[in-house]
Amino acid sequence: MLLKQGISADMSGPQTACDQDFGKPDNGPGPDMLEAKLWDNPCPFTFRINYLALLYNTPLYNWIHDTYGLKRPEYVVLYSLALADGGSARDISRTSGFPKNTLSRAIKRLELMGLIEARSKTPGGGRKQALHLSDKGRALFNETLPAFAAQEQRMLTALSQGERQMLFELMSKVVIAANDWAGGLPPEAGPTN
Amino acid sequence: MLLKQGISADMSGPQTACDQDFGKPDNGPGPDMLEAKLWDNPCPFTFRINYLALLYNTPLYNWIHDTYGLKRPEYVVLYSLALADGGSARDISRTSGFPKNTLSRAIKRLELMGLIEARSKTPGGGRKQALHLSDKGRALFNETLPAFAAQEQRMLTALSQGERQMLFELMSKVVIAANDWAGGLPPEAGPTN
DNA sequence: AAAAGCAAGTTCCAAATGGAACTGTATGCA
DNA sequence: TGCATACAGTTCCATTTGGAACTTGCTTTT
Repeated sequence: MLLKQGISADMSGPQTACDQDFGKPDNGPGPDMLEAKLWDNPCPFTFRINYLALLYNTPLYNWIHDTYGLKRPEYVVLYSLALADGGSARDISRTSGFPKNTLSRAIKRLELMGLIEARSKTPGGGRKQALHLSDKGRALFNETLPAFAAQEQRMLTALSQGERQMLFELMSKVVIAANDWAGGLPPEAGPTN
Repeated sequence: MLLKQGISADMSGPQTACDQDFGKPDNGPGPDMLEAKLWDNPCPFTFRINYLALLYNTPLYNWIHDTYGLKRPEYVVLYSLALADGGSARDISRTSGFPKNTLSRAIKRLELMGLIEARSKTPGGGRKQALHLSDKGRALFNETLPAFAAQEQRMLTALSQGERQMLFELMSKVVIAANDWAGGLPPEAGPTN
């Protein structure tokens, strides 16, 4: 996730924590494990990335679940189609990381709930099927998006406009170069001969 | 995850994708859903963060699982204790996002595998218990850490040293300010009166 | 110093997850 | 045109997950 440059990070938890209160209340004494993971971690970048993902996702998805009864994969499908209408389950899987069977179930349920257009029933699956949000689905998206956007804004309040711009560009660079670094593992893979 | 500043992102998948091949092979045509999530997303920062977490975590945890038979929560416990020896299950939960029952199981198994020191058996749980890696556990950590660190380095190859420094500082700022922005939801919470 | 409160850890069990096998469609090749 | 391959989507089922209730032990109150 990060780079090793003096600090360090542990990484990766579940991408949402359903337990946690995350009320900022005190957190006063105690978490000096957090200090260690922030400032004494061989993987400082990745820890930060995973930790930010956790802090951001958890309350939002809990809220979505409690308010709309949608599980994470379901909302992700909704969100994905809102941004890329006509996308397929495979596209969503590639860009979200959920396995295709999980998405198959999510799509089935969304269809049942009338949040996405009914597909011309293809029993066995067949070939790539373009998915579309229903009006109801789009309405739900429009209703919930502000919360996601607002939380992102709140997350960034510590940064100036210039800093946000910079952060955006740096993260973009890394993502764009993903073809060159992602998927190289297992580590033992050695040189590409 | 991000901020909204012109671009956008959908967010949050499972934090590792066990399916996915992620071989960078082609990905040539097709994923223009990825394009949409990157460049036309109301939450461009959070998408990038979640996507990077996905790309980074997936191959590493798959490798850990295949090579050492450790599941994600188990390895996270190991990693956490390596950085903060004597930490408790609660500390790990707070910093990783895994619920405490999942960690309880993970710890039990690690203990059984001899990777962490046996705790003076406290049936019901009792009060905070400090956990410690065994020599074997530390050896496993030392053996696996390089892969995590190396992958983080590979991830950052697109950035110059100065850019890495900048990225590090920006992410640190956001994390440090977490008390001010995290956990504010549900969104409806309104002003704090 | 008993009682109440609280927090860490464990157990239980219903639900969700995801690997593997399968179904069915499209595409490439002979 | 027929066959083989590739691949999107589905189904199956064993494993994992995580909310809720419970146990235990520290800490505060009176």
